[in-house]
Amino acid sequence: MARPVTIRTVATRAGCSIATVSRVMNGTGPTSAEVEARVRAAVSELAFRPSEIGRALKSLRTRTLGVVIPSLTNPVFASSVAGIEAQARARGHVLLVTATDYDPAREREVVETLIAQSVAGLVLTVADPDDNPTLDHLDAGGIPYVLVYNEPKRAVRAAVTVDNEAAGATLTQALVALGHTRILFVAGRFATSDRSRLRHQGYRAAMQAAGLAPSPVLELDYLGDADAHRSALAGLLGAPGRPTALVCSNDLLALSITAAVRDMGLAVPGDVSIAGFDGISIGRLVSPALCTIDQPTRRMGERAVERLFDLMDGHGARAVEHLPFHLRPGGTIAVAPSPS
Amino acid sequence: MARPVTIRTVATRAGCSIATVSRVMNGTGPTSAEVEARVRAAVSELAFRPSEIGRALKSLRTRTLGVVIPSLTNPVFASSVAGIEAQARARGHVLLVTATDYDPAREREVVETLIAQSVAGLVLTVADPDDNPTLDHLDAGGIPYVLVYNEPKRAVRAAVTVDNEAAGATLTQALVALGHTRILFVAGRFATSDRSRLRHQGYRAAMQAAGLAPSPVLELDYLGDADAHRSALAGLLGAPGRPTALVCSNDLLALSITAAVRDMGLAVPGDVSIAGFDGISIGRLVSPALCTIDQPTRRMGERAVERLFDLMDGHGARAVEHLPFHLRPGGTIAVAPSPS
DNA sequence: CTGTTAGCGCATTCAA
DNA sequence: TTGAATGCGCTAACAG
Repeated sequence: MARPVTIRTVATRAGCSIATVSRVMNGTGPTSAEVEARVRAAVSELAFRPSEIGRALKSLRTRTLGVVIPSLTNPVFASSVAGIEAQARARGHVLLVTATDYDPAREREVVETLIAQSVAGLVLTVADPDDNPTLDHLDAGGIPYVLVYNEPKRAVRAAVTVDNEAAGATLTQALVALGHTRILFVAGRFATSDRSRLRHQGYRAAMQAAGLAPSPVLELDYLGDADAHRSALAGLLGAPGRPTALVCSNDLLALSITAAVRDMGLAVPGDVSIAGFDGISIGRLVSPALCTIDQPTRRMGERAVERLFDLMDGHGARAVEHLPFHLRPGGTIAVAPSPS
Repeated sequence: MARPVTIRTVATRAGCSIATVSRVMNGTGPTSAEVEARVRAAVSELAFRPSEIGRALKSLRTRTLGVVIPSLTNPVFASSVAGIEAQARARGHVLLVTATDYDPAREREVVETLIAQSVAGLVLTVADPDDNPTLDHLDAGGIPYVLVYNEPKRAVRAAVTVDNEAAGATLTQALVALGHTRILFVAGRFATSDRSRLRHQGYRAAMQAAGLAPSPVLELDYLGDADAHRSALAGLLGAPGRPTALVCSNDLLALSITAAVRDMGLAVPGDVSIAGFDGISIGRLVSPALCTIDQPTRRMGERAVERLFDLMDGHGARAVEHLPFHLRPGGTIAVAPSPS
């Protein structure tokens, strides 16, 4: 009932063999104009679309790309998927999208699932791009893939990202330039994000370069509710000599922290400056606008697909590609309050 | 190279026929404990996962669901997809995700693509669920599908949504209760959103019930930049007798409008109250929190998949299912300013 | 309990 | 230029 019209239906209708229909559809091999016209007419009348399954079984290769991301509800990933989708569609491919919920164990699970679907290639964002059995598995199987947002340091892997360490330094320097000396780095779980780790390294480097002491990092579940964030911050921001600036390892966290800080009765940026990472578009709409590191999220997804096709065609490089980032100024940071 | 290990490889290794391997894998038919053990050992050693393609070709039915949404970067859709994905995975299915960019013409295109992939069913959000040739096409082909966010009024179609008209009325009544009389409805393009249309109807009904005159709707591209929104609002909010409250047909629009209104030098909610629709989580984090209609976006996606499986199993109802919504209070609305 | 085989939709080789 | 035949990986009907 669903798709009863196959290549055989068309062949019968056009009065030719299925081989001829196939040739016309794919433009392979010679066909007479007359037969071709009959086939096209039949295809049109029957609204025939060749089954991708039959085609795939033959070639053992689908026109499908697998996408693995931590979460769809984080705009930064949704944005890259939007770019991936657009670019894949432009190349006649569709997307199998899976989410890991930041669980490394699930990475393996979904990748197995996608391999069973015979995807032509994968675009993924993983927790750890260096020490990662799932990626080793892909390497061993010769399955092409490109990482997005991940920045492998030791392993030789194709990736599209920004220089997160430099970005962390840039943001920290901006706060130092405003006179802040007690700057706290608030991070999502390091275990699930190499971005978070690298941005923190940049923060540390910039602090040291400025002759300042990096604070111990405040690592928390950035998906936690506001209550959790408030209690985590209470001790740190209630004490004397409290930080005057918070660098958050991603924008969602920064927005949540901003709300928590305000709930504690502190002003942003009057009492505390807050900056984020990622450049999600919502950050422009809030008031004051979120100061953050802008990265070309959509473009990163597009670029990953471009490189994935290169790999699939056998002429791609397995290297880390850095796209430019820039500091997006915003009202959530200000000159450090004078010591009281 | 990619997946050279087939059911035949396993059969050879286990010293049995491919039928036996299939039986063990699927638990169909009887097998002796001894042979089953050998097969399982071979499967494990070879890391065999049956190709979904072969399976699909046989049954003409994949374990794949097609998803069609206007955009991935709107959190309200991303959230429903997250629910769809979780529920689909729980049932051993994967998701082919496509975006239409709010272009009705593209609906047809992507649905054709998904049909060619032999999806088992579809979950979609379309521009117009009543007058829609693409959905007619699915009906004609007997392909099961469930709509999300759409609320078909005339056509008999399975859908999971909230009562958008009632929600529009609820929100409007809340503003009326605060003393507002000049309430403007700001809408995304009606042509691409029946939600927008229905919410507007609810607004009109509530205004009339309160003895107030509905203003002409301000319809604009909600993806437009802040400049576009600012100029669209300039005339309306600059004039005397200007609206004291804006009801925006979705949350992203509400956030953008809030920014635009502030840029014009007006205070929110001091001069102008603003409310949105959808209940995206970011709305809780901004300050003041966005007043909106909260709907169970993720749950709607999950529920759609549950109902889709019912349809696929032949015992589902093609009816509109309303999930509960509620008014989420927020600091963006306040008592109407006294007439100046 | 197990093996053989047909056939799903298509691309492709080999004949004609 | 076209058609017949094969086989991709798998499930299911049938034989044994």
